[in-house]
Amino acid sequence: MARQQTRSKVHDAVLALAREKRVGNITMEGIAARAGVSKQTLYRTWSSTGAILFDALLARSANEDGAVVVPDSGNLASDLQTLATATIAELTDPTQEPLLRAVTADMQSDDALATQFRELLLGPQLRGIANRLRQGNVPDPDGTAELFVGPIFHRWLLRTRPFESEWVTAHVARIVRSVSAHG
Amino acid sequence: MARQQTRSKVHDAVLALAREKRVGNITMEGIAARAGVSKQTLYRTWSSTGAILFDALLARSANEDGAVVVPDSGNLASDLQTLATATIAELTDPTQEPLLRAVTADMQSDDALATQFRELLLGPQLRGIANRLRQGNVPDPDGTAELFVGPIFHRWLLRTRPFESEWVTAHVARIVRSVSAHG
DNA sequence: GCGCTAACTGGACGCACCGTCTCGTTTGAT
DNA sequence: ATCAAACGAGACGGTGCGTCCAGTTAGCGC
Repeated sequence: MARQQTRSKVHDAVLALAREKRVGNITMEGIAARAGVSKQTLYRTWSSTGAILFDALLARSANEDGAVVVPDSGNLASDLQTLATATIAELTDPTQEPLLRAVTADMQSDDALATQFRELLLGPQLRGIANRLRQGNVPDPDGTAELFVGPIFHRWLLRTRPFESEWVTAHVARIVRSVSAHG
Repeated sequence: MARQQTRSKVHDAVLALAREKRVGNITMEGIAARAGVSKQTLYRTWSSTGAILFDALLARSANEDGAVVVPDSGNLASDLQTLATATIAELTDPTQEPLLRAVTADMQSDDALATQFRELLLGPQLRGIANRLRQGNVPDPDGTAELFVGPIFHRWLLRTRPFESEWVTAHVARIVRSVSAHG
């Protein structure tokens, strides 16, 4: 496989490119030129620009803990509020947002990429939230985790509305209300 | 603008292409050839393949009522169940799914397309659901509509899991429970 | 240190599409 | 019949694709 130094050069290049131009027109040739690497080297390890972007994203969330940690203070409402705010901050972070959008776009037509994204990033996130809920004795933790995360991603992916802070508060309140209602 | 006959030829061509090949490699030149139309004609009316796909999708949902109608039988639970099933059927319909995925993918980097999609398809859908909820005296109809739709799209867009029928039932139950809980 | 293998650079290849342009033709309303 | 708008056909330079080749480093075993 690729040497570590090569990997880093490619990651740096792709992150730099993502910052300065539309992600849509990031190309293999562009990355190769920017990283000072031959196209051959890129194709040896990655099959598409989407794969490179994802790899860069993954390396980033592995090194500096870019991954959102689920808080557990005992207070469910304030923990969910913190979590929602942190998630939204990550989704709208100027350096991450274009990468995440590009990868989710590629996912729509690339099954392998979709599987990786699901298993390495989304799955752990959902399981982390579900575990926090389970620890708080919330019934149906998996379903509730989806209920919590779903509307946030709906807004982000379909770009229906920006994240007003009042909406975030109301959303958290809805989740809390739904779990405290036990018929 | 384009004549109606031209529009139809282009729509037919793009739908045919979407059926037989990966949506990702639908091209302007391919559409032009298939529709028996010059590239000039395409560029005169549409700016990208994404725009053409969206236009075809819109025409489709305008003609034959492909649009999901919000049911109103008086029974909230069964109406939501019907609505969820219909929405999922539309999202996973073999002829629509690739188109929808292609458009949502393009949306991620095309603001104009995102705006159109939001205002012409997603907005009306959300408003329709919210109105049904409002009519049923559900408090916070807008928020609840997002709570209902969010997790469905989350599964579909991020392809976390298929739509098991038990999940749909459970999801509807969660929504119903959340609205009947008034603190 | 020597040598072998895997990873690399640099560049060339044919090909598909891009987006724009020109020119001549058809269409349909007045 | 007239005339402008919409159209078909096809050529243009340009860009990125994915693959191939030949020659060059880098690192690990002995």
